[in-house]
Amino acid sequence: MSNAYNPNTIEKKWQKIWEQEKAFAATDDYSKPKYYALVEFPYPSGQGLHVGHPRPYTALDIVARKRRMEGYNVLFPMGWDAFGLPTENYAIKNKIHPRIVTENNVRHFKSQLQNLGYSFDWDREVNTTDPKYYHWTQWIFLKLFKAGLAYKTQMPINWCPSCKIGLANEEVVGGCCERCGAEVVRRMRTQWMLKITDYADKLLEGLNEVDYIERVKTQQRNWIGRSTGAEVDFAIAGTEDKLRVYTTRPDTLFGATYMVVSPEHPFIDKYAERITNLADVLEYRDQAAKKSDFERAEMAKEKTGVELKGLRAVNPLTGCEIPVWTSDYVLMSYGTGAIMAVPAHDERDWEFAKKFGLPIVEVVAGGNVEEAAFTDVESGIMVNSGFMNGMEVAEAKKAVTAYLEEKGLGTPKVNFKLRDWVFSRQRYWGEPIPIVECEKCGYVPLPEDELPLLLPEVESYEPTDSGESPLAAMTDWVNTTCPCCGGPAKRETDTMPQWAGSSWYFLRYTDPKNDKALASPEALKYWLPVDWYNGGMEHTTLHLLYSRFWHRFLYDEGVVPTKEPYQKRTSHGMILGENGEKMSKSRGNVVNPDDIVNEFGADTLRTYEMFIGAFDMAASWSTDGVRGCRKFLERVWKLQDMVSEEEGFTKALETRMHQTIKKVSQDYESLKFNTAIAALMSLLNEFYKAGSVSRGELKTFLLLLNPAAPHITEEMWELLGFGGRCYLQAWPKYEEAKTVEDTVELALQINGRMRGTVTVPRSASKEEVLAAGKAQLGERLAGVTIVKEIYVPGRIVNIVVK
RNA sequence: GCGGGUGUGGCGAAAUAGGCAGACGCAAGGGACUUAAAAUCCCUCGGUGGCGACACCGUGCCGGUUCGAGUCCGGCCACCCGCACCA
Repeated sequence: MSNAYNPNTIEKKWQKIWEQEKAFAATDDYSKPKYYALVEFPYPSGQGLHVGHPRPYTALDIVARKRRMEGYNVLFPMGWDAFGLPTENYAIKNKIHPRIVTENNVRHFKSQLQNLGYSFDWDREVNTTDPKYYHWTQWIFLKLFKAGLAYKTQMPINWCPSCKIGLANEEVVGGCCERCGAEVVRRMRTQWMLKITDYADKLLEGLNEVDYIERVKTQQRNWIGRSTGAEVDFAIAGTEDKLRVYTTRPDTLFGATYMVVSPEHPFIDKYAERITNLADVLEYRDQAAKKSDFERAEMAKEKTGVELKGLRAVNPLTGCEIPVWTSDYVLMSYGTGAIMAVPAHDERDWEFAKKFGLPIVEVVAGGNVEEAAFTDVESGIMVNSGFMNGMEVAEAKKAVTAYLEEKGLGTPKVNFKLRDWVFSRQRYWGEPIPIVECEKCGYVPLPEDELPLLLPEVESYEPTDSGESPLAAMTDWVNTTCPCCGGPAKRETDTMPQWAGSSWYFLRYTDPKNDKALASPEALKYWLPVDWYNGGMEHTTLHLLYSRFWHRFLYDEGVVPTKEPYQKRTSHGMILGENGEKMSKSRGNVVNPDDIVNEFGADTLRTYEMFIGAFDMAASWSTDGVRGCRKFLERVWKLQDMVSEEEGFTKALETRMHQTIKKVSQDYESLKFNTAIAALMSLLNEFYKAGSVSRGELKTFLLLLNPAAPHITEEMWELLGFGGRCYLQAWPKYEEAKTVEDTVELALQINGRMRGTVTVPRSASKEEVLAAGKAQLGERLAGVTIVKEIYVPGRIVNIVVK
């Protein structure tokens, strides 16, 4: 009899052996076929690992382990995205240096991950807060700056008056500060920006070359928000000046009955003297400026606005004078900050026109524009539109665009929803921005040989009243000389956002200790692109987009060999609490993975998280479910006592073995880990039914289970004397011909209703099958007329009768 | 409002390409073993009716296509996740 299954002992044993054997180190032998599997590196928070972490980690660990068994040189690395606010806040509260906090958290995280037996190559560990790492983050920033893609500008930021701190958009929840709950206000500040908008088209096109799950592609496309239309100039009556608008519906130009400029539009100041109700207009502008973005969105329901009296525009096609209004539903940050309003065919314009009694002129027939705006572009026919009358919308669009261009009234134009990336944080715990400001030379980049620009030691990390970074108080550090003219200059005191370090970390893994470059060209050429990258859906329009941008930029600079960083991107679902709600301390439904490992073992936790449900969907935790997986592994363990002498597969299970190899192999590749485990459970039940298992069957079973439950399988491999290491064996192969049974059981139907089954040889002809089927149905067919006989090989026989 | 997703037993979920709905697991019930319990093993397990072989109903709702629909088409409903006045 075997000993009792004791996961705690055997898991520790094998984790140690793997470490000593450097079992999972990627080699620099570039002649072998490579596979780069990547999971998002965690932010090492004080709470430690969450049961959500192991879900994606186990999934790609399975892929990585399977690839090694298939003969690939596998890179499966791990590291730490360690700059960030929670660490800084903890440091402030407990008066410990954030570096120390980070070190402690990393140590804790690492030991937790090691307890789960992941096959990470720990020799390649990276940490974004390591100066040897952020050296290259800063280097990339300098490249961006030199390419004109980093610039400083005045921007409104989210300001928490209670915490006295500038917040990132992600830290604003429902218009309030994430931590203290105070209402966030807008405050102007100069900020570093990255011109991601220059890459909008490249980022869009790149999506056609990669194998991302569809919802990720869709979300990125929507976020980039490409739209095509035209810019059109409207003359300002009584001047030589023109007001330029952007529209996606130039075809409706005859229906433009008024114009609207954003409250921040320069025309208001420019024509201040002509505007007869200037006081009202300025009052409106002030009101709009005070509103936070959140308030502006909240008030979206009710349109507001003021007419710019004394200012009239001219519709370039009708020649009619039309009024000009200002309203905060027009945004300065999109298009030209001004629109032509076509109330008959735009819902917002319609609402606005109804409220202020402006004329509504129908130019596309098909709806009732007195009732609602008619926005359909598929079915409408142009009316009241001069030369476009009778055309369909698409045709009219082309015609009017050509006409406008010919007459010099407008040009085709593409716009994007994507905005430039706000790249400054007024915080201490981030990468210093390697720029100095010189009175004479302006913003001057640090010479590359002065990198890394180290984060200085400060007395206090507390943010200041002025909204400046704590670094601003470090006058010794701030005051420096200009690298350009040698005159007095000041260092930039804002730091980079957390998204900086994570935008290129996958490059560093390929050559993590290089001090001459972010990685050697050889290493990059061999390892890139990442073959499979899994990460959270919440990063789709943040980290994933940012890192694609940086990568594409580095490609354009000749630093990296591929246009796209990640060949394949998948996303896992969240693990919810036992009650189906998101796990959180306040809900009291948090499960600590350490407790699960201690009570049930790492293999059980891994197996359970794979079995819990479809990988890409949210799943609720169930401790009973964990127990079920432990029971499964106990039953696997006991196979030791059931092994027969037979080396190969037994006749009885041969087909089943080949089927299972096929099923598990495919499921591990296609995110169907739950059904892969189910297939193994099912096969195990067969072994129990048979009362014994051959050595060949058990070997195969252990190999198939090994990527999911590496410790128990390795231990059994050794105990049974199968030779060598389980993880070093070749992945099992199946023969397609042997996955099919000699006989098939067919469903028998009469008029599509189940009436039994019939078993026939696979080779039986249609006639033989139908004869056997009808014989089986016997009396049920007595006294009826057969209208039709349907036979789908391997599936069903359906007799249609009257 | 727009975009994406989901809806199947008491529960978590399966179901190539339209072909035996509920694999696998949990919970539950029954049995074996045990002085007893736990553990383990075996059996049952969508609903209704029937002693019964069996019949009828059943994949959010309504309709359609088909010999046959969880799957395809049309029209709804509910929930979840993004984005949100983007002209």
